[in-house]
Amino acid sequence: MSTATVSRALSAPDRVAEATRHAVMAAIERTGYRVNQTARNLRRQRTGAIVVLVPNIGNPFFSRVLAGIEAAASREGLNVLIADSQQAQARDGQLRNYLHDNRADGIISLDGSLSDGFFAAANRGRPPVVYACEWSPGTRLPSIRFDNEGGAALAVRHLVELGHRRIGHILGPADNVLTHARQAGVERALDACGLAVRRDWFFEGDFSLAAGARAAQAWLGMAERPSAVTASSDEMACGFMSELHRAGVAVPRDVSVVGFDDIDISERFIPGLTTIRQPRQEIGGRAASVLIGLIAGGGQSDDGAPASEMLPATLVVRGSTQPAGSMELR
Amino acid sequence: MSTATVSRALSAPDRVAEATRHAVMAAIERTGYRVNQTARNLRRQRTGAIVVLVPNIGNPFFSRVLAGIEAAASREGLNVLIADSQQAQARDGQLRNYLHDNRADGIISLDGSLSDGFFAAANRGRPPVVYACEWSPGTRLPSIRFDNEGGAALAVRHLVELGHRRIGHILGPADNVLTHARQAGVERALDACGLAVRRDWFFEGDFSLAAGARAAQAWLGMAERPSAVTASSDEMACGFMSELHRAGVAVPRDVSVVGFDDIDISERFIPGLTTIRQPRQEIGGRAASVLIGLIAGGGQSDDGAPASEMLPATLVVRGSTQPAGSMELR
DNA sequence: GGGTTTTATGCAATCGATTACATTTATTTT
DNA sequence: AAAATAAATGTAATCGATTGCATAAAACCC
Repeated sequence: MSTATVSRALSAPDRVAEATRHAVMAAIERTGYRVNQTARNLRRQRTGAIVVLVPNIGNPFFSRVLAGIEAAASREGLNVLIADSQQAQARDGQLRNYLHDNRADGIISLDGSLSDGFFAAANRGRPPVVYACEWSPGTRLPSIRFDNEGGAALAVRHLVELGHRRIGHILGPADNVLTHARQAGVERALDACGLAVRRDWFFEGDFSLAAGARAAQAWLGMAERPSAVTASSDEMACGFMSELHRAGVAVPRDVSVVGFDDIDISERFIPGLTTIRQPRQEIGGRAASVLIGLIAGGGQSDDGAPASEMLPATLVVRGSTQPAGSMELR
Repeated sequence: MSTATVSRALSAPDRVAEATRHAVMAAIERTGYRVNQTARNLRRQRTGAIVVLVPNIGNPFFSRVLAGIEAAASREGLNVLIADSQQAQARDGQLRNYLHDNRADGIISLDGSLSDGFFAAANRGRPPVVYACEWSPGTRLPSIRFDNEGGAALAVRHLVELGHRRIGHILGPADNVLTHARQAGVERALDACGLAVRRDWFFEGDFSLAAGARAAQAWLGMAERPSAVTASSDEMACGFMSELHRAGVAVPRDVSVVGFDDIDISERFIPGLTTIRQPRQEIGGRAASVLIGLIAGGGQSDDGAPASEMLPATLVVRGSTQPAGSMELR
């Protein structure tokens, strides 16, 4: 029996006689044969893998997104390769190694600081690239986004409805696209509610617990304090509340706090954190699905338009927000 | 110029004349040539990748371990493939696909429920396997472990030194090797301190926040309550404290709590969580290093003994523990 | 039963690199 | 300068599967 027949018995069972097929299967069973993926991939001109560029693998925010990607990819028999985009970029051009189409059949970038142009330089559309969570401003590549602006606006409106009129915001890292979107949402909502945008109530941050704690210190040092604060991430919101607690300031009695993301701990923080829920696993899953479509479709998005999606924001109300004190209500 | 010369210019620069080498490099620069990894791997009989079997990718505990693995692996030019061992196992034999040596040059299992025998059946020592964090009881494969028993004992001794004599423990999942090690550590330390091991003070759990909350409910319902509780994970400790807070019970005033892991939030929880620090990134890094050694060494551990390691436990004291009340001190 | 169509199998090229061996070219030695 | 040695390059086989084309075998038709 020739190797060709074996190959067909495996990848096109109906192009082979039933008896032969059974013989092949029996032999495979007996010898423990497994197809050599490397050889198959070489011949088929694909790699059977997608690479996920993660700004920082250690950041637990991404693990849920990754789980969604992995689930969708493995359903299609695709391997998931992870690469730390910040680290790889630091080590001279190591990141470029991942972008070429002999490494992966597709790329999901969770890192918005990697631009369109960066990918284009390395790959001219092959392999296809999809952004998830983050994206590069003005990109023409498909992206799966969360409604960051709408989410931030929801947070502000919730506080306004509780009677708050002095509302602050803890920003994410300055160069991050999510930071800008969420800040824009906050400003738009403040504006829509007829409240002034007070620059001194925008605290610098970087999504981390420590940044939230620093914002708390800034808040404590203020003569005129916001009565409510929205944070651009749950981690910062928790860091903020934690540091305030150490200073004897109680949330929500003395200040209301809204987070962003709805990470696992938020429900169980003390107090429970009111926040904007981001379906991280779903974002990952959708990104993988879109990418798989692009891979199958030869990289052309069938209708010309990139298959981008925006997932809606929802507010989860917990214990960290309460109606503004009488001073606010005037 | 032949392809052989090009190949040598790249992988053995000193076997080629300097002029030719420069010509090759120039041509590469000009044409944007990249070696086809698939072809190289086929010829070299390797894959250039290691696979990490993660029980649950969405669990943020593992993301740090993964970061350590990725850093060490990418330093060696190895790709990191992630696979969800629970999911892959659920979908019939899909997990076996990852174990063969035409998929990966090595395997790191973070899943102790995958046994020696399971790996042996699929691979007869090729590719090499290393356990990290978890391991299979009685395994002869190398493993990078944390001193779970010692850590749990540290936690208990800390409480005893504070004067606690009624000490409970929230268990991890029943079939988990870490659960057993930590439980053994608790029992050993109680014993060494002359305290009785009270089975009714061992709460069932599964490492999750929700399990901690359930343990809190159980604690609340007890006639005779432990004055201090050690949890087999920080998540459970946080869930425990959170649920107690909702019931109006204060930590550490009414009960002291010690966690296990030192995840990011522990420092900033309210109160800060006293816990056993586990250097997750380092565990991952060491596991990758050991695995890389095995890959290079042809799978033979040079001295016969598997290159296992155990990392020492350290106690981090924060606000969730305080001296026992006078009732305890008698 | 002979011719025609359909189905099943084999042959051999191919994917893109690596490498043992052969050959050519350069360098050293006497 | 010829011989001996060393260095550089080329030739061609190889890794293990896939697949276009050719051929053989079976099924069908009148």
